[in-house]
Amino acid sequence: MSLTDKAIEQIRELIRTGALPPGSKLPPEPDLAAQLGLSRNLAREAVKALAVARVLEVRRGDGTYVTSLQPSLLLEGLGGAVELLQGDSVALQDLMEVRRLLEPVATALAATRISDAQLAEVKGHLEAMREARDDVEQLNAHDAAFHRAVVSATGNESLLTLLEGISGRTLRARIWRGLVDDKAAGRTLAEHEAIFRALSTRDAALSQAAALLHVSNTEQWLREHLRSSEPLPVGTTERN
Amino acid sequence: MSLTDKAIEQIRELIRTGALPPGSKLPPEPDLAAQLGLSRNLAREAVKALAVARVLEVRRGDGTYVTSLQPSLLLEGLGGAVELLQGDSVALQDLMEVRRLLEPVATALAATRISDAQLAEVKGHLEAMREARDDVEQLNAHDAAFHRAVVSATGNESLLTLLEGISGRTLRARIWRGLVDDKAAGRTLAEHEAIFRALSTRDAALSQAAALLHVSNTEQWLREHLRSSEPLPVGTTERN
DNA sequence: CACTGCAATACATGCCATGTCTGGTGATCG
DNA sequence: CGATCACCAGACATGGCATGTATTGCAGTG
Repeated sequence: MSLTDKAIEQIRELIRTGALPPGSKLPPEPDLAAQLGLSRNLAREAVKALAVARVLEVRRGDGTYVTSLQPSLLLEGLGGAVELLQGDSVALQDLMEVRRLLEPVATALAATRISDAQLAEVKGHLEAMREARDDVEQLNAHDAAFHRAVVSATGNESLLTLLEGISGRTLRARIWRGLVDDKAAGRTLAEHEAIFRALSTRDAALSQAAALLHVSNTEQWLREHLRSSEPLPVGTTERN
Repeated sequence: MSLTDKAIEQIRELIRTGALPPGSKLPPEPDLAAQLGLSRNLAREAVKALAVARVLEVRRGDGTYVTSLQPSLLLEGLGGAVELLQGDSVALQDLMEVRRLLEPVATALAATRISDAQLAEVKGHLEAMREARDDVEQLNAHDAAFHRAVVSATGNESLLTLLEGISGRTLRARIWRGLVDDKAAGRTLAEHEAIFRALSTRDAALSQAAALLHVSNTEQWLREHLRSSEPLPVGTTERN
């Protein structure tokens, strides 16, 4: 185990035990290095690794601080991880299966908690999708926002971040492109409407069923296109 | 955005686009630094950050390689993230809620796929728990193995890693200590037996119900003890 | 002659020390 | 009250030495 790894462990321990509470400031690099018993260089490596993991935040010219350690921050890196395992069809289908398991129950929970304002937001994205018929970019954006709004209504930040992470921006974009090409956008839109109607009546079971139908159809579509079409187009989507 | 961050992005892009497939070797540090247009120090920081995220693997004296990029590897860091947000009771309850949503459906799925051999393994851990009545350490270990075996029967690696991650080793240990103190170990054991019996008959609905009951009871226990007892004992559990 | 064992070597990362540069903050002065 | 400047933080570069690993080549042996 390298000294850098030990340093990372030490800092993590300090945070875990509460010696470094969220928002607190770390010593300057030279002092930190001295405390950890290593050179500035390795201290920087450790800090950088934890900063990438959203555990620390370095403000240039000011200092290094512990982040808020909110679940939404810590679990955020999950999305980045998902982006890397594209191309492995097995892994993609596994993730879709997780989404098929989790999103319906999350939607059911949302049905029991959603407020009128949140319902209105969901409706807004639904209508935006309806109007953006052939604009893949817009469709994708409002689709993502639709699901985000639904899951967000559970009030569970961790749940939201997890689901957002496993959904995967790039994957979703690819699916929508394919759906439009297949003229299947209409059916997908209808599925969203079903989810919204179920949420409107606060019917948990119905919401769950509608969500399952939707995710399941998407999963089915993905499975077929992973089998038949080209191995996998990668890097053809630009970032936001 | 710092040069190190750019370097991390560049390497990630190379991996994402397939220019650096899993298992491939990166150039030596000096060459890599030259290619990225920065000093060896910053190249090391970038590599270290990606190594911590299990995207790269550095073998001293040999070279730096891209890992297998298996979901189980990439999502592994999630467990480490969860350990850090202890003490924030809201975040803990949110995570328990996710587990309450996900584990029952995962168990139901497992019921439809579990093999006789896997069933035997589950049974083994159940009996081990029964015999280890008052040994918190043993109870905890076999409890974790029990759930791991169940979810593992789904054949979905990503699902397994996610659930293991959000369960949290340290949290589970704390709960078991409390359960034994409350003389509630017997009831918890009975819940595990119910899950096993349901799995034995390959009854998905029953398995789901049994798992929900179990996780829900655990969640309830945690909620009460987060409210009443001391703020939170931290750092009182040794690592494995 | 082919093969095995080992030692020397080349090359990889690990780690350190020290320097300059640049941005941010806060005090100071008009 | 606002502009300015000094200081302190991290950002980045360079060069060197330490140490671990894989490979190469040679010796000895079947």
